[in-house]
Amino acid sequence: MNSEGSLIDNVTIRDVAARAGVALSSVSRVMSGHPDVSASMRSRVEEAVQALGYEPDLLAQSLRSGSTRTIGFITRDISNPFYALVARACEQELRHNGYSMILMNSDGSVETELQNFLLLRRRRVDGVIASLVVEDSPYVKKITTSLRAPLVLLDREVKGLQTSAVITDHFSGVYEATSHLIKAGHSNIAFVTGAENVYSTRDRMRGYRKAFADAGKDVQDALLALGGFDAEYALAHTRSLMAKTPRPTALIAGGIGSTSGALRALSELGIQIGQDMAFVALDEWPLFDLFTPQISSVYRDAKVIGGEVAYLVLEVLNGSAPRVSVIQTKFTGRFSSQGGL
Amino acid sequence: MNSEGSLIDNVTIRDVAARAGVALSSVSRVMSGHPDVSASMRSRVEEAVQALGYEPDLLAQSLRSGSTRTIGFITRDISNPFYALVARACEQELRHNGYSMILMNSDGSVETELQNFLLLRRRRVDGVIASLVVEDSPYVKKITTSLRAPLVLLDREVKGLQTSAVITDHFSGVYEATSHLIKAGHSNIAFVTGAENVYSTRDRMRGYRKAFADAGKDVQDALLALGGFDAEYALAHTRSLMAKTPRPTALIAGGIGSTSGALRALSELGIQIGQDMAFVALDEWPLFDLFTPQISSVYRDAKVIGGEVAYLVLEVLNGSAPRVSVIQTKFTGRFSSQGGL
DNA sequence: AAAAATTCTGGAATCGGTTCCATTCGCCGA
DNA sequence: TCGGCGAATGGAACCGATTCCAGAATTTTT
Repeated sequence: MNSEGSLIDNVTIRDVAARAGVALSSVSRVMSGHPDVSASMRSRVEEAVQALGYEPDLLAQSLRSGSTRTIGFITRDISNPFYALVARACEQELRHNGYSMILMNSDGSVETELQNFLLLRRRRVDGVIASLVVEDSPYVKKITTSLRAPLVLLDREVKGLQTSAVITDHFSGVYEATSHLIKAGHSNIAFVTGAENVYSTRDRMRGYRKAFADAGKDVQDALLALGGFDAEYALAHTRSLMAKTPRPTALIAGGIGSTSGALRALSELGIQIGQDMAFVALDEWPLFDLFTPQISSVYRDAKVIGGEVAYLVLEVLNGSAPRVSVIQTKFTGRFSSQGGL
Repeated sequence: MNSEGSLIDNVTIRDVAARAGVALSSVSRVMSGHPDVSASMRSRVEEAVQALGYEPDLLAQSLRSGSTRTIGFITRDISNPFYALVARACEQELRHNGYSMILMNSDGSVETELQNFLLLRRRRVDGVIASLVVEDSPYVKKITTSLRAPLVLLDREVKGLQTSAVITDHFSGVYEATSHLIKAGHSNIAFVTGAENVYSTRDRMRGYRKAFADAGKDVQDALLALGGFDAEYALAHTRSLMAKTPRPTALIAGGIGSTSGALRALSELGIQIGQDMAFVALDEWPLFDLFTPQISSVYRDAKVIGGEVAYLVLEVLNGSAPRVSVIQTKFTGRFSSQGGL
C-alpha cells in the first residue's frame, strides 16, 4: 500500500521525523540530498517517508526557499489559437523542468494586465512570460523591476528595458508577401491589424513599407487600419476600406483575430478572395489547410515559439544573461493572393 | 509617490508594524478588516501601508490560512480551440473572484495526468477542474479524496464519485443530427471520435444509437471508429472507413481533433462533403462560419461551459454541495450534411 | 592512548503572515 | 473611589518547511 503515488496525505515532516526517531533537520537533509547524511540515517528516513507517504509541502518550501517554481503567463486572450499553441508548448516545457504555469488573460486591457502583474508578484512567481497589450504603458518598466523575477516578452520590445524576449521576424515574411502582391500588379494594398504600439505591428509595417519603397511606389496611408487585433475592429474597418474609391485590390490581415474579421467582412460583401481581390493572412489557424480557397500566409511556428519562451525564462533562472531569440516566418503564396486586378 | 500600484516591494508586515509603532497582529487585523480595531489604529496602519507600499505575501498567507486561492485546470491539450475557449472563460471568472488558475496539459497520457494531480495537491490548490483522459483509471478515486479540495469534472462522469461536473447534453444534438441523416436516406453513417471510456463519447453514441433504433435500423459497428480524439487517429481511420464496401455515405466526427483528421482524409481522397458524402461536425472552431462548404454541426457554447465550470468550483468552495450542470447542444443542418446518396 | 580532525546530528532561528490568549485601558455603575 | 465589563492591543504560538550553528560521535593522527 501507499506505493509511489501515495494518495494519502496530511503527513508533515514532523510525522516523518517522529516515526524515524530523528530531528526535523535530518529529514530535510535526506529529502534534499544533502551530502552530510549517514547511510543508516538515510535508510531510516526513507523507510518512514515510504511508510507514511510523505510529500513535502510546496507552499512551505517556497516560503522558506524563496522559489515557487511557478511561472506566470500573461496574454491578451488564450482563446486565440496562436496563443493557445504557444501556451501549450510553453507549459509542456516548463512542466518537464519542474515548473508550473499560472495562466492569465489581460482581455486587451492595460489595467487588467497591471493587476495581473501585481498579483503574480504577490504570488512570488519565479518568472513571467507576457505578451503586453501595449509596450508604452507607463507602469511597464516599474513593474518589471519590482517583479524581482525575470520577464520574457512575447513579440514585444520595450525600449530601455533589458529583458529576454522571443520575437518574430515578421519583417521578412511581410516583405515577401507585399512584394509578391506588388509584382502581381497591386498598388492599393490594404492592411488591417493592431496598433503600432506593439513590436509585431511595427515589424510588419516595416516589411510592408520596405516592399513599397523597393518597388518605387508610395504607401497610401488611407489603406492602413492599425487599430486593433480583435475581429470586431477588422470587420468594421475592412467594410469601410472596401467602400473607398479606388477600392483596394489586395488586403493583408495581421493576426488571427484580424483575419477572422476581415474574411467575414469580405464574405458579407460577396467578395471572393483569390478572384475579386488578393488576400494574405499573417498567421495560420487550426484547419487552415482545409480552408477553401487556399489562403496565402506568412507562417510562424507557434510550438517553437512556446518552447523557446519557456527555455529563455529557465535560462535566466539558471543564471544566464537575458537574451532575445528571433523566430523566422515563411511566406507561402497560394490561391487567395491571386486576382483582384 | 508609491500610489496605488506601489511598485516597490520587499516590505513585510514587520516594516509596517515598526513604522506605525504597533504590533504585527494589529497590522494583520487592519489588513483583514477585523472588527476589533479602533479608528486611530486603523488610520495609523493605513498610513504606514500607503507610505511603504505594503502588499501582503500570498505565500505566507496561504501557508497560514490553508487557502491558496489557486485552482488547477487540467486538460488533454489546451491548443484544442474548444478547451482554449473554456480555459479563457474559466480563468476570467476565477480571476474576477480573486482566484488564479494553474494550467496543465495531460497530453493524452494517464500517467502525466496523475503527475499533474499530485503536483497540484502538493501546491495545495483550493480546487481542480479536469477533463480526464479516461474515467476509469485506477487512481482517479484515490486522488480525488486525497486532494482535500473540490474537483469539478469537464464532460466526464466517474461512477461512485460524488463531485461537481459540467457535462454536455451531447445526446440530443447527436440524436438530431443522426436522425436528420437517416431521414435523408442514409444507413451507412460512419462515426469517428474518442473512446467510450469518457462520458462525451458515450453520450454521443447514445444519441446515435437511439436515432437508429427509433428509425428501426441497425447500427453497423464496423462503421464506428472510437479510438482517439487526436487528428492522426481520425485521419487514419477515416481513410480505412472510406475503403470499406459498401462505402459509408455519411460521416460524423466528434470533436475538433477528429473533425480535422477526418476532413483531411476526405480531402486527400478527393471526396467533396455535401455532395459525394454527408458530413456533420460535433463542435465548431474558430472561423468555422467562413469554412466552405458550410458545415453542419452540433454546437455547444464553450464560453458558457468555461464560466460554469468556474462557478461550480467557487460554489463548492463557498460551502455548497457538489452538483452537476448540463449544457445544451444545438444541431444545425447546413450544406455539408447533404449529398452522398 | 590522547589529541585533533572529521563526520553527523539535533536544536533553534527563519520565511511572512494569522489567530488565540492574556493583558491593559477606558468607561460604566455602585 | 473601586470593581467589573467590554473593547483594543500586544505577545506568542503556529503553518511546514530550510539552514546555520554548535555539540556529539566517530575516525585519524601522533
